[in-house]
Amino acid sequence: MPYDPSAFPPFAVTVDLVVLTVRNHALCALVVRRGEPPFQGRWALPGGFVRAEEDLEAAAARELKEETGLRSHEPDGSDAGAHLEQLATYGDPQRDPRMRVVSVAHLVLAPDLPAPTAGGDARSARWATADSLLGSGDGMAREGDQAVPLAFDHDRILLDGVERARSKIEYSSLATAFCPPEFTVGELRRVYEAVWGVALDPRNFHRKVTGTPGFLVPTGGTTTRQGGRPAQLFRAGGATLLNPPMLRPEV
Amino acid sequence: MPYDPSAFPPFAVTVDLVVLTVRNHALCALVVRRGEPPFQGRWALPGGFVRAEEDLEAAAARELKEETGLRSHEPDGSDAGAHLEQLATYGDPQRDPRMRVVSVAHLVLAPDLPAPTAGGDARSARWATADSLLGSGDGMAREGDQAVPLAFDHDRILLDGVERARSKIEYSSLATAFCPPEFTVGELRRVYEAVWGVALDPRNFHRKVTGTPGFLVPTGGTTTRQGGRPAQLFRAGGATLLNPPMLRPEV
DNA sequence: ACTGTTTATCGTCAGGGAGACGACTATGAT
DNA sequence: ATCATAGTCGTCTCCCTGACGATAAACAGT
Repeated sequence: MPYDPSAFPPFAVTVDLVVLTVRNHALCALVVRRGEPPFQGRWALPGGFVRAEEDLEAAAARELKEETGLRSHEPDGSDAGAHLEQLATYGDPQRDPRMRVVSVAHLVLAPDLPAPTAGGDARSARWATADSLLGSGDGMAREGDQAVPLAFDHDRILLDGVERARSKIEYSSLATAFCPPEFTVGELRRVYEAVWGVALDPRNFHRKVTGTPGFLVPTGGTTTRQGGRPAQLFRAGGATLLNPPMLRPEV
Repeated sequence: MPYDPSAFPPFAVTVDLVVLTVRNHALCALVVRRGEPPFQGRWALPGGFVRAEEDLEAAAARELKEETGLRSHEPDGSDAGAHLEQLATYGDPQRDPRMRVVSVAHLVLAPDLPAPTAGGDARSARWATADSLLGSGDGMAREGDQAVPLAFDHDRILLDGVERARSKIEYSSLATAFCPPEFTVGELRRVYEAVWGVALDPRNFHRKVTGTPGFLVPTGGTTTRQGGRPAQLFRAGGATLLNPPMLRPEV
């Protein structure tokens, strides 16, 4: 079946964003309220059409900036900005009732932001805990502030994004993407604890991260912003892969 | 930027397949020769348009069957058939000189096949070693039977697929997808050795795979098809994740 | 100033897994 | 019979991890 540019089914291509951060010791995702049908009034992942001459990653970065004001930092070394990577593509013929839409979902990991919707457009946007959006993962009905599923297949996309984040911080230094440019070992540990939903031993965690070459580089400064004894400040080192990986406690 | 079904850029959506197998102790990929421009006469990954009412995975499974006669086995438990999973999506505006094409690449892992093009259509198709297609990965010019890059951005797609396979057999039982339904520990070890391009200690490998619960289940039979002492035959167990993972030797 | 609380950081110890190899077994080929 | 080829079982050591004690340095309250 060779390419035939004169006869192909018409598709719309969009990008959807799973924007994750850690707030109040909980993994949170950015959701926006839909202003028009279908799914009017329901919460959904931010996203939009890919433009005619726009790369997929560029479209994701543009939507991210439009919705949150966040800059994504390309892997060219610039530090400020959020981590952005392609997640997966969703193309069920029925996923949008109006037309055939293929959505290339992207995953964004960002440090905690002061303003939930800084730089966003007119639509209401907010952070919601992943647990509340995903119904706590135990099949129970959702509780609290979020009672209904997300629009379209965004529940599935969010779940895939959360799973990707949970597994990827095991073997990469990606957890630092949730931290400010300078952070303490304890702050990094709280990121792991929030994303995995478990408690980690502070002493073993400290040994592990400071003993992995290239993971953390000390900046020389200290901080007491978490209370207690002053803690050393670190920046993310050059290493992207963690070998051996950080082990996620079972059950 | 809410959905606007009345005004969206027109896209074509295709699926491309990275079909990998292990032949002669080497990782091989399926390539087909293009019969028409652009890139006429060049080798490319198999693939084609997604139909108007067709799911992405269904399109990948259909193309796979058209090109190789292989059935992909859905995760519904049926055993025969190749493993199929979504790989990534490629949408550079310039990746196809004729029009805007977004391609959802899929990764297929198959046991060694008797006929390279069984069930394929009229186009010529063949297996080529990943090394020859990717230029040995050391920046050297390609040698042997394959001297030119693949069409479009298929070099990049193939590289991503090979990387996915190499990393995924570390922490999953996916290497069994390269094996026939019944296989020996030594055959499984040769899969790892071919995919990773390293030599593994037979004794430690044997201890590792037979000691991981749920990875292998003995069928009771034995075989001498590899020569030497008869080896126990196994089937893939129910476990999909390997914990702890199989460690890839460094360097 | 003293005490309790909180967080950070260093140390110790036991158990498990992996790498390095030795040894033995069971086939087919010469 | 002998050799070559694979497969399988053991052993030993090292390193990493989990469990957990102990110390250090800040702040809050009295």
